[in-house]
Amino acid sequence: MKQLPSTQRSLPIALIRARENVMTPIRQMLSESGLTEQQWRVLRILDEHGALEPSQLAKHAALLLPSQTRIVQSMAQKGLVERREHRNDRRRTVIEITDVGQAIINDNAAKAAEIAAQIRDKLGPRRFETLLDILDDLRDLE
Amino acid sequence: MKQLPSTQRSLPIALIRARENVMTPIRQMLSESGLTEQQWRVLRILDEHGALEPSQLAKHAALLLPSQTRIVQSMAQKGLVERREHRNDRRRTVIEITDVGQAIINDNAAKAAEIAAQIRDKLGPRRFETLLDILDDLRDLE
DNA sequence: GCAATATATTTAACATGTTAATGATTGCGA
DNA sequence: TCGCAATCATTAACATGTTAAATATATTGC
Repeated sequence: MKQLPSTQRSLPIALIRARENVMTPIRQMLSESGLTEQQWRVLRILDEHGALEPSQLAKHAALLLPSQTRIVQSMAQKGLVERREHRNDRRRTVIEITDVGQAIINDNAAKAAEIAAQIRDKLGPRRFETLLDILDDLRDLE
Repeated sequence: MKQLPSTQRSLPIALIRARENVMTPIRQMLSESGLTEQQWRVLRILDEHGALEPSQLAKHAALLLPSQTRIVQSMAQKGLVERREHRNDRRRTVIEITDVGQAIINDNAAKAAEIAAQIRDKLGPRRFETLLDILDDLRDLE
């Protein structure tokens, strides 16, 4: 019978720790703008892809729809994003970034790029790419 | 000036997705016992290390103390863990697993080991170890 | 031995994660 | 065209994540 792996080498715990480590400097940056990491992700995705339907946004941002609904609502309140309805098909609401949201992206882009580069340098470009590739291979576990 | 990386190759998002993928089968297993993944982590750590002080438990389980306080309280209600106070130093409360908690570990150990093996096989042992090593290198970002 | 300090834990408050239930809208078939 | 199914989104309810404030206990300095 297979043995339970030691929690010291547990992949779930390692993934949690890694995320915590990676996000710490990003959170520090975002706290000055009063943004959460999830709100930042929404802005980044909308900046990159333009207006998106909720389900598409959720896929790109790795958010569950119920969470995203709340997040987008609060971001709309703050004027960071806007909802727009399709003329004929009312199901197809799209969410888009506002000028205010865009300004936040612009203000933080340099610092965010610096943090990303720092992580990449810490691992080395080769190991960094390897990491992304292996993480990607964890899709479709049965 | 450095460029923001595409969100498609963003490490934070990749880590979130990976965790989601890895936890899905584990959550399915735990739902039958009515446990959350965090409660399972607490049991696993206490099984492996014996009674621990809150801060030690939190480090091993990758939980923040405020979350852990609530989790342990609800687990104590259900009889899965117990708190015991140190004789002389009342700060040093320790948390330990109960027989009921131990039984849940035993009931799920085989299935959990199977899931872990499946993930390892999906990547291959070599890449699996590489993944853990690289994730570990993300400690101490500045 | 007492006040001040240091450390560890818990509470509080709000945001997000997660699953299940509800609601809204379109398209299809009788 | 009416109702029914399918799909997508939101709401609801509870658990956890996160930061800051409050609490508790022991230790230190005097």
